[in-house]
Amino acid sequence: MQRLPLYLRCLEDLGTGNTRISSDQLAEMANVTSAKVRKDLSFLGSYGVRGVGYEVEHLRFQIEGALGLSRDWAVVIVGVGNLGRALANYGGFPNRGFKVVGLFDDDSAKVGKKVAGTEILPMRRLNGVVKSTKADIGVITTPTAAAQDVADRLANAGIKSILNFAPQVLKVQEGVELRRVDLSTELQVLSFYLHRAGH
Amino acid sequence: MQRLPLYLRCLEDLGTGNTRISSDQLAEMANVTSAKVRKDLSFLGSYGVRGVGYEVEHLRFQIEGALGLSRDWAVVIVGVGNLGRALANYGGFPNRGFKVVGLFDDDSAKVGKKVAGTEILPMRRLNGVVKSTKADIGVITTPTAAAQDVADRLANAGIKSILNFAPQVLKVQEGVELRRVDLSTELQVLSFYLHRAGH
DNA sequence: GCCTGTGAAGGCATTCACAGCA
DNA sequence: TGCTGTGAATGCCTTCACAGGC
Repeated sequence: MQRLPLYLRCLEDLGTGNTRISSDQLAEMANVTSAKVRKDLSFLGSYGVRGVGYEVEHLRFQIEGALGLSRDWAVVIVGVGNLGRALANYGGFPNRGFKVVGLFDDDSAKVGKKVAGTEILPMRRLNGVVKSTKADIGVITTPTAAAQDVADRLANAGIKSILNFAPQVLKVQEGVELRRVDLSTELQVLSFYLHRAGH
Repeated sequence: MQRLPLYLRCLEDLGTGNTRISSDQLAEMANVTSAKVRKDLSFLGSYGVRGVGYEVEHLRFQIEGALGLSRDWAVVIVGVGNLGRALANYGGFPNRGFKVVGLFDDDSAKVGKKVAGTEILPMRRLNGVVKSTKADIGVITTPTAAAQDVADRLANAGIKSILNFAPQVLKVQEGVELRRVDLSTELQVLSFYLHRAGH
């Protein structure tokens, strides 16, 4: 399942040139094996045609459906530092079904300013905005020390999915989906391979 | 192995209070099972004491050794947008063995400016800086369109590890380790779970 | 008694290989 | 002939359970 977004990106990169694609071609683009592609796609149902391949548009539609991208998701971002700004400005979100409906930061120098057309609000407005916009996903881009408190507040406001960029392992109540992106971790994994390769 | 950085972070968060830790405690902190912790740590050698637990400092030292963090790694960042700035300013790097030795961007409005004490250089300087600093890791935070070209240039300059934040699947020659962090992918995975949970 | 280290069992993901259909 | 769909085989990771030391 983790690979469906990858396939989706490859299909998007394909442009309007090709109307069909084989598992071999898609595997080559995604840097995986063709057997993997076929197994993965067969979970969505049998949309390929033997001897021919997959219809690009139809496949995109099916993957988007499986990922729940056929509707829009409302996203709030907490912490408007460089990383928060990068996410708010990220062009990839709007046309992939993610809409930033709230930006929050308790730095009074930031409150009231706009980023990517959205006004930065103080944290006390979080609960209200989450409820009125029915926000689905919360993104944490605060400093480490604030992250757990923010996670609690998001959960209390009714958010069911949290993406955490702060370098801190968070606890959330059951029923709240939590993902973590840790920049240090990524570099440490690279370090491991470099080390192992003898560099 | 992917979990070693996680354990390391937990140990760091522990502060100076505890000198020993059990697999149960560490599992609780890291949100994994204690059997996993023990299996993972036993790969490093048998550093635990039955009936007691693991010595925190010693364990940190061993994990750092396994991850290759006992030396410093030199990092260059290409693309100084919000994300590039966020990484350059990221406080977690210096004290974890990662040193930013170069910032590159071809935007003439940025070249010559400093971020976190490092001057932004034009792309034509990349090759020279990578070689003179013996840089190990390249981070790509450019727009999508430039990413593949940057990856090629990094590889040609001798970089053996690339961390790619651009939403683009890259091709690199064999022997170059490539990791990818895709913000859209992360949100799409959350979308999948929300969708599946019936939201 | 407590907690690690680790065989054994179980489950999940990947790969193989080929039947089946256009 | 070409490429998908899929059982079967393989390998890997996780979990269980407990023997072994402190």
